[in-house]
Amino acid sequence: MRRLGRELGVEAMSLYNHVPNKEALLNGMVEVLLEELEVPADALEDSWEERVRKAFRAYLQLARAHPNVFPLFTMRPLNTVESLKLFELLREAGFDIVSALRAFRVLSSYTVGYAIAEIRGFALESDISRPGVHGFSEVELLRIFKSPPPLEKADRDAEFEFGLTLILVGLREYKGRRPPRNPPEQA
Amino acid sequence: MRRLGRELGVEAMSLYNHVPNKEALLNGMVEVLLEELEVPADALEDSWEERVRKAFRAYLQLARAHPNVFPLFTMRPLNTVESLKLFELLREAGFDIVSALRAFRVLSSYTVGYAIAEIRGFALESDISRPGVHGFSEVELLRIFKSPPPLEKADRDAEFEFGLTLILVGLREYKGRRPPRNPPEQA
DNA sequence: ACCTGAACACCGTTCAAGT
DNA sequence: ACCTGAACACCGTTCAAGT
Repeated sequence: MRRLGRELGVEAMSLYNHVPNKEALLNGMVEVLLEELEVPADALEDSWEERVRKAFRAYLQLARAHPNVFPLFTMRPLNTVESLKLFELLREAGFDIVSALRAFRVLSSYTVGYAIAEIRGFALESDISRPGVHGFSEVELLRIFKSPPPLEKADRDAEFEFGLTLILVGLREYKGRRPPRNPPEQA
Repeated sequence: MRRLGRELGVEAMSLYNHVPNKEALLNGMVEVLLEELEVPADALEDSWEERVRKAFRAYLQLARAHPNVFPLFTMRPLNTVESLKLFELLREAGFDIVSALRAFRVLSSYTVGYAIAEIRGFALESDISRPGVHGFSEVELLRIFKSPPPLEKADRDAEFEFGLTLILVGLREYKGRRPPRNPPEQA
C-alpha cells in the first residue's frame, strides 16, 4: 500500500478512496490478468485435444509473464468464464458431466502445479545451487546427475507439453472405454 | 515471531537465540514435515505404478494434514531424498534418465496442483458460495450445474486417483513406444 | 548461554481535517 | 470528491544490558 502510494506519487491512505483494502486490490489484479485468457475458438482444423492444449499453454504463459502475481492465482478458485467454456468444450468432445469436470480439474491441477514448479525452480534440477529443501548433500545429487546434466531449462515447453500429452492420451483411452455421446470428431 | 513467542511464554526476541530468522524457521517446518514422507519399499506384490501411486497419495495426505504449511512446500524446490528415490524407482521401472525426470515432474506437478486446488477450493465447484474470481454470475453457473450438483467433495480421493491413473496410463503407453531397459516387471 | 527492554524500520488501515 | 497528517495496532529484527 505505502509502496504503491509512493509509486503513484500519492500518500498510502489516498488509495482507500479507490479500493476498499489490499485484498480487494490483489483480487482486482488477478481478475485483470485472467481476462487475458481465452479458450481458442472452435476452428475447424483443431481437434478438441488441440484446443485444450492451446488453452492450458496460454495459462502457463500467463503465469510465466507474471511470476509475482501467479501465486495469487493459485490461492483462489479459478471460476472464470473461460473455465466454463473449457468445460463445455470437453462436454462437446463427448465427456459426460462428471468426466468433463474431472478432466478439467486434472488438466488445471497439472498446469498450475507445473507453473509453480517452473517459477520456484524444479526439483531434481541439476542446478541445485539454490537453497531448496534438502535432506541430502550436493554431492549425493551429483552422484546421480553426471556432468552433462540431463534436463535443462532449455526445453521447458517440451517438458510441459510432455505432461499435457500424457494426460490427453489417458483421456483418449478413458473415452474409448465409455461410449462417447457425440461422434469422435478426431481427424 | 511475536505470536510464536507468546505461545511459548517468552518474548519474541528470545527466538533469535535459537533460529537465525523467520525464513529459517519456516524452512525448518517444511523440512520436518517432508521427513514424514516415505517412498514405499519395493514390496514384491506392488508394481512400480502402485508404488508411485502410494508415494503421491501420501504427499497429498500430508498436504491435507497441514493445509497452512502446504503453500510453503509449494514455494521451494522439492529436493528431498524421497524425490531421488522416486526418480530411481522410475529408472528401475525402465525409464531412461530424461523420461524418468519428466515423469517425476509431471506427477509432482499434478499432485501439488491438485493439493492446492483442494485447499483453496475447486474451480467449477457447485458450492460457489465462496468469493472466488468471477467474470460470471452465480446464475450463469447454475445454468450449467443443475440442481443435484455433479461432483461433490465426497469423493476427493477418487478424483485425485482419476488423474493419477490418466498420467500412469499415459506413461505406460509412452513406455511401450520406446524399448524399456529392464524387462517390464508388471504382473 | 539464554532472556529482555528499548528501539528501528517497516506494515495495513481509520478518521478527522483539509481543499 | 479526493487527498493528507496523525495515529493505532501491528510486523521482523538488532543490540546493549541484564542473569
